[in-house]
Amino acid sequence: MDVSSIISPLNDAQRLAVSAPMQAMLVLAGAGSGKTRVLVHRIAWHLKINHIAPHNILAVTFTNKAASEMRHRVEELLNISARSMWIGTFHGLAHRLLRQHAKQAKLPETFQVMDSDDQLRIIKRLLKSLNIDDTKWPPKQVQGFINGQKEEGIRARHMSDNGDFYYRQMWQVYKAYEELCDRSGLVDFAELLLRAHELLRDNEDLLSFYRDRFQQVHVDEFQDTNTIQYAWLRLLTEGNNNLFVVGDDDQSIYGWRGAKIENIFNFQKHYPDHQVVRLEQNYRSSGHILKAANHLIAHNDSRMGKELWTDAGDGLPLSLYAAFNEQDEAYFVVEKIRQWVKDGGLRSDIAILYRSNAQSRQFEERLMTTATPYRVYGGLRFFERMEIKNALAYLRLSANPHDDASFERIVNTPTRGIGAKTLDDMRILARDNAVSLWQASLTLLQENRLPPRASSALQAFLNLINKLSQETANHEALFESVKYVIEASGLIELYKKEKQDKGETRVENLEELVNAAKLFDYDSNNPENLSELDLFLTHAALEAGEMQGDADEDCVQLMTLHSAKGLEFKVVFMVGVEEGLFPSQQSFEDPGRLQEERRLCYVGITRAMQQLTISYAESRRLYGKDSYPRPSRFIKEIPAEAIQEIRIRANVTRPVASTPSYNSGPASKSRYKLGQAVRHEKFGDGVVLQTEGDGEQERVQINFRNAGIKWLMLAYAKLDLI
DNA sequence: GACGGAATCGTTTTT
DNA sequence: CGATTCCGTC
Repeated sequence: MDVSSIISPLNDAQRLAVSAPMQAMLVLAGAGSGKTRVLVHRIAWHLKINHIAPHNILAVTFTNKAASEMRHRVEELLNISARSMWIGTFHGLAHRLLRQHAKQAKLPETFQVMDSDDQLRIIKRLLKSLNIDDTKWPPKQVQGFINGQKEEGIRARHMSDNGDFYYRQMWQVYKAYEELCDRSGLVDFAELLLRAHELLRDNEDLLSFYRDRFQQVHVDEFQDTNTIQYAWLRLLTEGNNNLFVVGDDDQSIYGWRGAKIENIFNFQKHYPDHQVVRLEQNYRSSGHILKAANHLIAHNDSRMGKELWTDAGDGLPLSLYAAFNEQDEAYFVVEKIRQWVKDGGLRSDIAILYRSNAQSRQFEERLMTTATPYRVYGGLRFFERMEIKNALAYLRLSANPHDDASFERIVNTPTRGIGAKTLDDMRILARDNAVSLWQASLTLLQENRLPPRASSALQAFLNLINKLSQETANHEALFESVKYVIEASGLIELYKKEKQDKGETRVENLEELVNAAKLFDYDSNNPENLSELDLFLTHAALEAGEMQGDADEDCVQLMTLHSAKGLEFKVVFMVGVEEGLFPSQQSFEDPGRLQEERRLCYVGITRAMQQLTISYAESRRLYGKDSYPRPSRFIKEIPAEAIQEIRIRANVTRPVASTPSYNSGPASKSRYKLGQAVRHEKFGDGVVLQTEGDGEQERVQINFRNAGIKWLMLAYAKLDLI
């Protein structure tokens, strides 16, 4: 094959990173600088130039999407199959290790992965059984505590009694939680990472096997790694100096969930023989946008330092719109969108980015009334829906009856006469004897300790699960089992009688689950040798599926700034850029968090390719009361010469009603539309604020960047659209 | 166990 | 303000 295709499409910095000698590498990849390309080409380089076999390559990402993109791009570039390469998410790879070495990891062969929802349920129930007041000990907080400890590599047995009541109580729950998970054969997300780390740490032969095997280790989005993830990477690469990480400290926005930006700095200490490469040439955004981004982020300290540049020219300046209130803001944004579409633009090239999900509503309403198709990111994913989780719980219980989380979930769903009293009896027995709920139920039935009605109901439930268990064991096709479950469990019936749309979609989703099982391509040669059912259940836990992915209709994209990371759009609206919202109120006290907000703003700015509009409202109704926020400090941190202000109400003070009082409605047929950038012979560049009159009498008000706000008669003024 | 009224509480999200 | 959850009643 032609080796030059690996190197020739790269710029100098990318080439430097890709062709560097085999050593520890830190690639600081700015937004839009081609970081995935560097990773893909670096892998290709190893395969073709350094003659490393595919199965000696490890590449780690955070999301399944990133992992599959990387795999596909390697395959495409080299026209090979990347199957034997270990490319996956931290969790996916950890899971794989644990399956292959379940025994050494001290896990049952059939352990199952639970998602955060399952985990929370387990914790709630645990608090109850320990008689802990869950108003004083909110389950969410307990969950955060446990995951936090695990992320730091701390087991309950490592913790000591430091006298703090809060800490001690949490410790007790953590301990009980560990026991419950072990008993049920359940592993949460943080546990996957922690246990994979312990597996390698405590098994010398395994560790040296994998150290030899993974000759080159690659990591994407390194700034998002947490303590245990980095520790795991270090274990694997210690002494080999073969860790290649790509990241951007300026895009670290997940500190609040355990990501340690310090890992980038520590990397430099831990791998003294490393090389740093900066990717600063940006292929995404215009010059004005990059200028804004660079200036903004320069207000942060303790950066690795980086400045984005482009040779593509300045492009349009940013627009800044000061809205009266949140409705006006939505009105303005949607008008601009309609203009873009009217001028032949695609809706899917447009994104509205906001700090918090609640902000989407105003925009949705406005988009709805103007019949503009849109898509909101961030809802529940397929495998997270209640009805799907219920159906999966039946399958999980049939695979492993000691799975207490699943047992709890469906023992009385749909209701089958197993009430609170029976459940309590089971829970107490299970707790006191340290057995699963399934085992406890068997005991209760055998010893005849239940009233007849409850007894027969419980027996019927156990029979159902047993029947299901047989079905799946009989090598019937997976989808047959799923079909059987949703019928025999009564779930279909339950949702059929649920009122209106809700129930209907639930039934449809259940049918879709059967379909998903049918389409699931089971590889019986899977390295872990899992049954089709186990593999499917793991798939469901580790890959919750796309957001409501239907309709590839041309849609405006609405999402939070966080979920926009990694994406790009020709036209971006960054809305609600106000003190208290963005940066959020909660970040005010802590400079560290404030800097993370700034990085989030940096991420937002760098999503835009051609046009970036920033808006804020001078009045916003929040939590039922009016607030009058000041524009975000971030706006002042963007150089004025890169921003064009669109100030509609040059001579209007306060709005009387919520209805916008300016003249920019659909009635205006003028080609001088609100926000249109224009150039005047004498006054220079400016932007249209409003228009009035027709034909000979048509006047436009323009805010010139240098000459200020002017009214011009179109019949006389020499204006060009730009 | 289903329904409805009251109380509560408000970032960001992937695995 | 509005979504979610909790609690009490039938």
